[in-house]
Amino acid sequence: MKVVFLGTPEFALNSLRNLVNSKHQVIAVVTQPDKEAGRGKKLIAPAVKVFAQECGIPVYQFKKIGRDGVEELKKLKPDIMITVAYGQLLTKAVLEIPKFGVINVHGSLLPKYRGASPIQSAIMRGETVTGITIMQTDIGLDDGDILSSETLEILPTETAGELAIRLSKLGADLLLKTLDDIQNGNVKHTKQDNGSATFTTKIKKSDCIINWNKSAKQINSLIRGANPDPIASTAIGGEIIKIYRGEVVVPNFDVRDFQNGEILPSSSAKAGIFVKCGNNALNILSAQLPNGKVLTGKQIMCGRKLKVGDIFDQNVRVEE
RNA sequence: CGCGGGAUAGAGCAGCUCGGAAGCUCGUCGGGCUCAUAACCCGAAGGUCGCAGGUUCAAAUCCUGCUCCCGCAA
Repeated sequence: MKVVFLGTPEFALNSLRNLVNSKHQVIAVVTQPDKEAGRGKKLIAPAVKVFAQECGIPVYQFKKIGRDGVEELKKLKPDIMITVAYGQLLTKAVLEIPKFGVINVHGSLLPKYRGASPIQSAIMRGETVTGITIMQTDIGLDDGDILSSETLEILPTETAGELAIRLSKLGADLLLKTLDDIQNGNVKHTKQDNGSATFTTKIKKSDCIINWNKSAKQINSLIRGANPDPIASTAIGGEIIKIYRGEVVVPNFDVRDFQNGEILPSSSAKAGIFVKCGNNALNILSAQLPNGKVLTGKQIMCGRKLKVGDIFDQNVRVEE
């Protein structure tokens, strides 16, 4: 089939790569415009664009696809269009271009976790299972018919970034199978149960501020879901500290005299940083002080910027 | 020219404002204590203080240039 692929970040790469190596023909790639990034404010191209150019596939970067892209896409006469983390909503005019319509690879088991951050949100809410759903894109938000799906277990210490890599591979494989089914007319459309749908929005920094009154397990879920972006944060004396990785520990001494968010006396350069939470304690395995690199908890205790008895702020403000 | 921080022993930091013998925690090595230990005690090794100039009797510290690293913002 003649495929137009729409996708932007790393997550979409496996799917595109699978398509390029398949019997299907990727006639064009659509991705988000380059954006300013990095220290010098240089223009950075999306991962998908870089790969497409290496493969010699034409790349389109519409500012608004429904406004700028319709005529161009029509000329390509695609049989199907595939979106994987593209980043723009499609309009009816776009959806009607290909013969087989548009299908989307989504990083959750729909109808749960519709929207922008299915992977991060699933981890943050403590889920132990998620998956990939391939659906027929419709005008609504991730509410089209399910064409196929596959489940994947979330590992106990897994971060959103790590899970995304595994889901990306799973999605890429499922995509090819589903594409074959579509071509052979074997695909079955299943309506989503809108009643049990849940929604996610883009994760903001302010969603990732640690509330030390919560249980260590809940806090660690937040940390895992927020890694690698935007990273969970707390603060001390108004200085933001980013927590990359943690681990739930059960203190072996009476912890009632300490406040939530306090660095416990068992912390040391040899042992690490233990912080009292609403329930149990969190061992900070990896964190980043202002202007600093990401360090292990032990390294931070060596430098003595954090000390036993320090208490993390409960009210933290971050700029969005 | 978006804003800012930094480069000191293998790691993480202090010292720089107010020039005048290189320090802390961890690690490493040796010894001790212990049934034992990631615990504790004693000792040792390990640094052209990023590079190049300048000022000075004297520079990690002041001045100039360079290189590299990082944070924020997007």
